[in-house]
Amino acid sequence: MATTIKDVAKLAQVSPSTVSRVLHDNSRISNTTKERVMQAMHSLNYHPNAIARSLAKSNTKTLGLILPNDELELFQNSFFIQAMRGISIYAKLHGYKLMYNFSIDEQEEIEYLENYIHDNWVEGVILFTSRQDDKCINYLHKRAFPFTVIGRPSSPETGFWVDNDNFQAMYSVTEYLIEKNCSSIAFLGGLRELDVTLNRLSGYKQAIKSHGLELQENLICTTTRFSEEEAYEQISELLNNNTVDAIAATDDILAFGAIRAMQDFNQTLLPIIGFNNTVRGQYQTPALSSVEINPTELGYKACKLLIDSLEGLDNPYNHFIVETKFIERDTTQPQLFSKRLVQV
Amino acid sequence: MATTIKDVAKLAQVSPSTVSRVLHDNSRISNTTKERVMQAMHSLNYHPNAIARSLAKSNTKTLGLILPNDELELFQNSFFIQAMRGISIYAKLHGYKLMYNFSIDEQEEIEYLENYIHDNWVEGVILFTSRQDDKCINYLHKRAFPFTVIGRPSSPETGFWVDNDNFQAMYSVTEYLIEKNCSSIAFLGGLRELDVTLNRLSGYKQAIKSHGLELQENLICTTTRFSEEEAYEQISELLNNNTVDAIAATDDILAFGAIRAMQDFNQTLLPIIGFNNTVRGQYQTPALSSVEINPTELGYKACKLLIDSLEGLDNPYNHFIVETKFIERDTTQPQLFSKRLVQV
DNA sequence: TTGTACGCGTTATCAG
DNA sequence: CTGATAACGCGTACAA
Repeated sequence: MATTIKDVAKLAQVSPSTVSRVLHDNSRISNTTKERVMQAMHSLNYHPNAIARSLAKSNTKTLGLILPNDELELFQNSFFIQAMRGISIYAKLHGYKLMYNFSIDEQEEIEYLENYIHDNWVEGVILFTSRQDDKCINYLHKRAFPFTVIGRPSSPETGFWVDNDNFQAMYSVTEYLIEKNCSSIAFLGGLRELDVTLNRLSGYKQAIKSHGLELQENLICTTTRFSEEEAYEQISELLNNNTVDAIAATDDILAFGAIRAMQDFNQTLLPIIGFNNTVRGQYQTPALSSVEINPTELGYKACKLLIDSLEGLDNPYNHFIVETKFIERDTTQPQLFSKRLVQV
Repeated sequence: MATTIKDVAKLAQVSPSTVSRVLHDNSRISNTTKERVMQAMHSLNYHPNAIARSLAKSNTKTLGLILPNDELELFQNSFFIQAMRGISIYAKLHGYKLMYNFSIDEQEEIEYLENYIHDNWVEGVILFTSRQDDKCINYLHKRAFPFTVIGRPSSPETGFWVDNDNFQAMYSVTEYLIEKNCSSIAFLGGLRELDVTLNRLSGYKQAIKSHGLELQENLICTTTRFSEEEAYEQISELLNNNTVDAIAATDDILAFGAIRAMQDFNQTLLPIIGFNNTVRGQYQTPALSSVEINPTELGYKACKLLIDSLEGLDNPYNHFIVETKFIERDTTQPQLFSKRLVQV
């Protein structure tokens, strides 16, 4: 067995409570005994047992993360591990531990949350995505359990969350294309039940309207899975039935599928922009213009909101908006803007 | 406060120990009281407090993972998150919880390990990489703390580990190139202090020798960082000073740099093979031939070794070898094999 | 079959 | 400034 507070107390010839005091050096203790206790701790290589401490203080200094299990999204995209790293940076700063789980669906996510809450093992939860009418968010709210969401939830005024300004980011990207004289811009989005998709779609629509263009519903497509293949199919069909002169995609992965569709359609590439600034997008040919969303920062800030709240250090807001940055590469080069794919 | 075992006991009119017994349903209890206690647990929505249980049983059912913090490697490569998922699958099967940390260097890794051990918060550790004379492995051995390594350690006979047969995988790949009549095959590896690099290098060397070719030390290059850029530089220099007719790389990322170097050298592409079967390699042009190493399976088996050991269910071996699979794509197509880059 | 009493290692309250 | 003592919630010998 490891050495306990009692062993130290015995060696230093004081009571366990005194040892506990030097451990927290809050109460005023005489320097001599403090010295003696420190000596004892050192010579016994004593380290407090975190479990026992947790039981006594009824706090675990542990946060739980719930990751989606969608292989396509998870493995093509360094978003999650980057966000996890951002979380870990702030957590370390405040001595918090991190646990993780992969969930296969919303049902299993709820189960994980129930366990998290009942076990008393974690003090707060970080969710990596936000859906329309999200069951996890609703559940956590109902249980009044501390949590943060990465992604703008449906009710942004309650609870903690971090996000990019997805509306603005997509607005800007769309505006950029419009200013290059594109007028039939297709929207290519991911799952429609995700808030991120809807927020970006809103930005797209607003940009179209603000610039006096006609909003063409048939140019809006979303996928049911997070899949390059489905993007390929959707864009192939779109190009066959519509006039299109640019594509705004909500994710690089989807953009990759769209690019292949354009190449297969008739060798002609239209301007296209993705999101997430993936490594693959940087290095493929043509290099993909994309919006960097700063996942590490998103994770960091999400963690900050949660921990600060648990520690009683409240932030002025219940959310953080993380900057995005449009990174221009080959797929928005000038020569592409003259082209236009028309129904034949 | 959450409901405790006492509340249940009171409601069911039994003693706390009886409640504890139905919780573990080991001791023989009368069905009537068992029923009554279950009713009480249900109506109070009772869930045992995991912290208290851990303290009493002095086990936490928690494992700690230590991830490297190298952005280049971490974010370009879904290896880590795939392995983490594999780990989580087995952990869930046995009710184990998982914690994670990102370390910036070997020193910080040791610190994390010390905390893990002293805190008594985790029962075992999973390391994601193995170095030559690995300080973490040595430390864990010295402390006799349970752990598994993903990667073949320097002393494979002691401790738990999982790995691909890196020697054999690289041997096969090299042999494949030799059989296509390549005789000046360059080896492009990552950090030389990593066991994975050395194991693959051994396979390369053995294949060269076994086929009666001359081992040219100057065709062996390794990078000091895990970086596409450095691979680009190394291969550029290599091509300038040597005759080369194929490249065997230990990682897709490095292969990407090498491909760019070849393209810049004089538009000529040599056959090249990478490892890890990255998504980018599948979709780039030319699509990269690569060795799939099954990271999810590696994580799963690593976790299995550790948990089985902790639970007293010993495996016949102290390690698992996970299958690899060579996946052939554009960069090993026949037409490439006639070419040869010669010093001018 | 069930209850009592104590321990797990720490913190917190209350005396002194 | 320091030391008993009682929690924290659960598991488990030992009794009954």
